[in-house]
Amino acid sequence: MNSLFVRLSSEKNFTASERKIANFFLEKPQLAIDATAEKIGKLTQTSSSAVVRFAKKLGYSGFPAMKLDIAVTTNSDQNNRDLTEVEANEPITAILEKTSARFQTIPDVVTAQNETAAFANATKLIENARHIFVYGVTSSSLVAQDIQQKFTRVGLDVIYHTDFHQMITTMQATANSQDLAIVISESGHTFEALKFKKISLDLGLKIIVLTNDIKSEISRECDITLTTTSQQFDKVRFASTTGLLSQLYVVDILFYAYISKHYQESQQKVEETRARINKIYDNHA
Amino acid sequence: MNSLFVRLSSEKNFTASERKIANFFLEKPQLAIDATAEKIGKLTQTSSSAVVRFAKKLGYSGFPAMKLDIAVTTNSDQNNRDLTEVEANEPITAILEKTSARFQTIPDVVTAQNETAAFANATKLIENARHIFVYGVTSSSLVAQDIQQKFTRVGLDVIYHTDFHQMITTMQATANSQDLAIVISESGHTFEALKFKKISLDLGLKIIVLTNDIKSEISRECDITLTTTSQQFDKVRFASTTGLLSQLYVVDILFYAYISKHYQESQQKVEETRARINKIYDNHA
DNA sequence: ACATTCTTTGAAATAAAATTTCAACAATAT
DNA sequence: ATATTGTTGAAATTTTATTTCAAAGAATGT
Repeated sequence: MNSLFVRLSSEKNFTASERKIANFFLEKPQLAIDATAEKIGKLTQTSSSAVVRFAKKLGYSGFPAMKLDIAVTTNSDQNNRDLTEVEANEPITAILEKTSARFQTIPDVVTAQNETAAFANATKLIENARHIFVYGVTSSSLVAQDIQQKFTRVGLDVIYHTDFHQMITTMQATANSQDLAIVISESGHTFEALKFKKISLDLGLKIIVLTNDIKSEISRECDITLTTTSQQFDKVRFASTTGLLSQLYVVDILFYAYISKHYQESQQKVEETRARINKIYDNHA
Repeated sequence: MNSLFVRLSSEKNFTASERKIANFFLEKPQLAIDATAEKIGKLTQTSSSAVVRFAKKLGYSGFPAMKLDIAVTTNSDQNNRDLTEVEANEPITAILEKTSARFQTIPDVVTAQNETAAFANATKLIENARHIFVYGVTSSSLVAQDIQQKFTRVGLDVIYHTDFHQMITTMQATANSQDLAIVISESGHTFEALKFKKISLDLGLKIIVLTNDIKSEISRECDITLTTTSQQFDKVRFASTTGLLSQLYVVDILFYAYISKHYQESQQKVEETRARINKIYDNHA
């Protein structure tokens, strides 16, 4: 709490009307912010003069200055946002606000749920891997593809196939203990994800798991588990969109962490591939 | 919500005097906080009227309300975050902070760059479409898949093929003017995206475009353009991750907007498909 | 090219809010 | 009891915000 509110509640040298006004600010700061001095005078059974005098007594240049300070103090907590799920027939503005609030919570939740070291360790596994096999279904398939796209672009050897049989076949034929598997499963009990993990274990690969539930079967016997959406969001009635986004957020972290440690090479690779793409299409645009 | 400053810097529909005032707020927010409308009018070579009009245009009840918001935003830590790109050899804590900061800016940027009505109109096109054809390559392909997964799950008829030839073939054979095309292209000049749009135009489909650059060729002759990452982020040396995430954010908005208008049916469809999936795998887990 | 309509703009007028003044009243000291 | 000092809100004043409006400029149609 900021010094203003401390003063308001503990100051003893207030007159009767000053006390009334102080209490009003303490109890209804939100209301005070968009009220005029006169309105506050009425609401506190005092007067606009009393309100202005009070602001000056506290050392402000005037009443508006005090209001500004109250606004800053009470609103500095961004946490008063509406994190409820979208309901039926909401106006588009409400949709925007709710979706934004949910989206912006993701990094905080992810950071809160994982040890910082887990990201550093995962990055080590990535940079030491000969090949990286990555797999997930439905929305987790998008995450797998994102991993493939990003890390391939900076020169790593990332293998992903939509077709599960092909994925398994490729692994069985080419993977060994120098390789890394990244399993993505929101629920933690997707059939294919569990099988993929089992094969990775059998073949002796290092394993990173991305899942919502750290206690789920998928995390067992794995090297690193990175958890994504928090439990509180699991009850959503619809396709959880925070799940996908928080997984992609984790991928971003790993990607930037890798890039930061391999800056020059990564940048060069990206430029080379970009140039190649541009060249191919130059005659057809 | 620190969207104010993002809006001030990225909004393109400002008139000359509005731009002057916006710049003043961006450059000297601290000074603006204890200046009157008239003083700001003088300092920006405009007038008090212009300042008040500007505040109202941004949606505030008046100039004092805007000043209040500026004070709150300026003094919150949310605004003092480091939005620079990740550099070589940064500690993992810095990576986390930068990635988080970047991620949390996305909704503000997207909101600032698009009219609210555009989302509402796009939603209308989606709900009125017989079929929805969606296409994008590389990271935009992930967005296309996300659209397909989400909207298919609530019962809409969404067509996407990775293989461009197959995509085109399917469209040519089955699409007509009752259908909708959603084109995703960060750059706005991807070869396949442009061709996809051309075919959609030829066949008389409605068209929604998701792109970074509203002025790019891809937006021309389309019904709705939704812009994603702002220009200021385009200079990243590596695979832009904000591009993908902000596109997915836009998809989220459209999805929730659709769901909100079709609440019962959507919920039912989601439950039905979830039950079906569970049933299939029950014996194999 | 020209007329017409729509926008943008700041000066001036008006409204609203903040601040000061001041007389009434209350508490305290003498 | 009575001067002294402090507190108070109504009313007057000042400051600030807001609206109105006419002029200038841009965009659009003919």
